[in-house]
Amino acid sequence: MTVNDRKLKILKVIIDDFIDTAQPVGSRTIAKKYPLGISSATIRNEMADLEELGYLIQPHTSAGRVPSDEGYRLYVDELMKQKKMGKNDRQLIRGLLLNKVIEMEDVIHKSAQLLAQMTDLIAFVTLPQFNKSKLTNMKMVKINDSKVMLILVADSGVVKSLQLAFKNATQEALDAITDVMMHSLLDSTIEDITVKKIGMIKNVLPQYANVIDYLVPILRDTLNELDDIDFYVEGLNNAFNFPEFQNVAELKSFIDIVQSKEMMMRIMSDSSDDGIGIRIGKEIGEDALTNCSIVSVCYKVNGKNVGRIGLIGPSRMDYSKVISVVDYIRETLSDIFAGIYL
Amino acid sequence: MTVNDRKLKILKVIIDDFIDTAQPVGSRTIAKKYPLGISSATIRNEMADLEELGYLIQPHTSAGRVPSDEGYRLYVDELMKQKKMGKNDRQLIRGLLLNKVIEMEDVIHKSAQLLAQMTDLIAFVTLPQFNKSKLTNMKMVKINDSKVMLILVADSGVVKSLQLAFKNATQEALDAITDVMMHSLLDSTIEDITVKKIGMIKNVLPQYANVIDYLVPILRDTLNELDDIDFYVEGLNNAFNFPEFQNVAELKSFIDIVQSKEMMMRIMSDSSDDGIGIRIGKEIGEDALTNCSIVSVCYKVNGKNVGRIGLIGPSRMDYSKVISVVDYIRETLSDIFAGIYL
DNA sequence: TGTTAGCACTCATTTTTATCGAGTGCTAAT
DNA sequence: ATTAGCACTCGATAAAAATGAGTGCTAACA
Repeated sequence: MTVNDRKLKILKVIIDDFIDTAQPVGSRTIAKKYPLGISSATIRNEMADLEELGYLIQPHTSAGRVPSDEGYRLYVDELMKQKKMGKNDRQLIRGLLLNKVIEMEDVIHKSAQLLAQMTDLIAFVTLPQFNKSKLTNMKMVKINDSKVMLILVADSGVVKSLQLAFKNATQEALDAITDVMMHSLLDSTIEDITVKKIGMIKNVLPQYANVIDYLVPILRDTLNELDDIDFYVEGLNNAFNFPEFQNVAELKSFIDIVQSKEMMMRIMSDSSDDGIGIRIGKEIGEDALTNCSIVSVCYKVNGKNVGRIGLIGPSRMDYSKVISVVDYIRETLSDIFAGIYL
Repeated sequence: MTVNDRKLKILKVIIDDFIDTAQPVGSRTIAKKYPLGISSATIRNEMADLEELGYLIQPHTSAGRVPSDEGYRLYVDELMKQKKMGKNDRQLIRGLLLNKVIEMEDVIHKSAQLLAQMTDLIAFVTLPQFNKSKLTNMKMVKINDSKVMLILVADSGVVKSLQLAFKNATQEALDAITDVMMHSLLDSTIEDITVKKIGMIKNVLPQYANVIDYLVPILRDTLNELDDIDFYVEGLNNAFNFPEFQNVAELKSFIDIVQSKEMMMRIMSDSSDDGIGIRIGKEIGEDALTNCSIVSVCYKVNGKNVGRIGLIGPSRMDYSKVISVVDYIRETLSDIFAGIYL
């Protein structure tokens, strides 16, 4: 059997309708609702074929049809109309993302919020791994008798400020130490800042040996805590409105998974870094998410892929819209992080 | 009719059992499960009386009884056994809260997490309103060509670090400006830092007039953003396990309310500042929360009440445990913020 | 006079049965 | 090849029946 043009037309219409209504689509519905110029009986025959070909599924004998993962895949790859975002929406996004925002984390956070809000799905982001980026600047500022603030600037543009419990420091000592550290650490990645390297400073600044000895373990612990990948989820509340989650238990298990950094990292680990990645149902490779799809994309800072931003929701999502929004966000982030605005 | 001792004993047992099982309690259950030395028939008579007195409610004729808000109130005020926290739990809390944590926000955040985790309820906190506290220190640090980090230290112990988009600044200019600002602003609250006051600095440092002109609007906008009360919710996922939320719609409306800062502020606005505040059902004064209770407490920094931390969940909560945990957290926070550890 | 065994009664919940209707597959006519 | 027509399927909804936990009341008892 062959997938002729008419079959594809029918498949497209079925998926469009199912995305819209969340109800299995029957032959009569199609015949009435869409002017294909063929009768329900003909459509029925074609539908039977489409099912045999694996693109449709019948939940039970007397129900309409529902797209299979393969059906969605064909739809996404070949059938759907590529929407372009409206000018209004584009301006809205740019406006919000460029508005007085100067911290990279904020931009990314806000992007995820926008994604979630515009698609009614759940958005997630990973921030650039601070650890792997190079140190471009560093400051230590005494803020009171017992606290010092450590400021680290990465070449990715991320700035971290951390409080250290550090008594009896003078600003002069901190400045001197920072100065030497910067010289010896510049251009090394943050994870490469070892106790040994910090210890070396003592040779250059013997007069501050005791301060340095005190500082080293504090610094080590603080830097170790940066080890992790930052991962955020936005729009979790949208899950309450998915008709696919009828009862609290299903909802809970979905939300648990989406919130689990480990799980999401594992799922994302084999995503390609280029272009938009779309995973449909089984393709995700996670039993608990067989009815979900993920649309995600890498964003670049200084031309390097450093993080991922995307959406997760029921397989029955408006791919066309979702893809256009995700793509526009990616584009906007690239522009922002290319240094034009930030 | 009078509430004699036996009635109270029975009421206590009923509430204990209901808190435990979440099922209406019948006379036979009590007679079998608790050795009160009276028959189910007698208990039945007493239960009818307790209902007439308003302490119990019968969901329907052929069901057991459930405590009313008044029943819970009596239970909390008079009947329940005041639990003391186990030594293990106490050590766990202290350990976690004192472990290398030096930022006040972190301590409070972690406290809320602990509350949620130990009670399986939902915890909320408000942070000290930064705005209303006095400025004790201030720094501006140039971190690259286009960014300056502003560090503000409040007398509450809270430290805020904010990035400003600020080109062409020299560290010398920043230091000079900060120095003058500190002298003129010290001991005023942060909300009192007006454009006018900052503008005055130009008189003292005419050589930096242009830098100051550039800084003023940026600083104003940044400080305006601090206007809000910080409000956090922890343990939202626990709501999925409350048997009182059978369907997704109920769950959603509860979670929406709990997440709404405005709503929670309104609810908390008339809470007394001293001791543990317990609001049961209708006492909350919010229709959507008639089946919930709130246990909350103010915590002090430097002897002043600056924020609130508490729990919200179904009225059917283990008040004894909840109260002991909340109280111990309050005590621990007081100790920490009294400056002993921080 | 307070307590309790006994029993009829109530009513939410569960189980069973009946009805409905959307949608299908097949056949025969066009 | 297309389509009208029709018997059939089966989930969903509704109605009916069975179940059982729990009550209130009465009468006997200590």
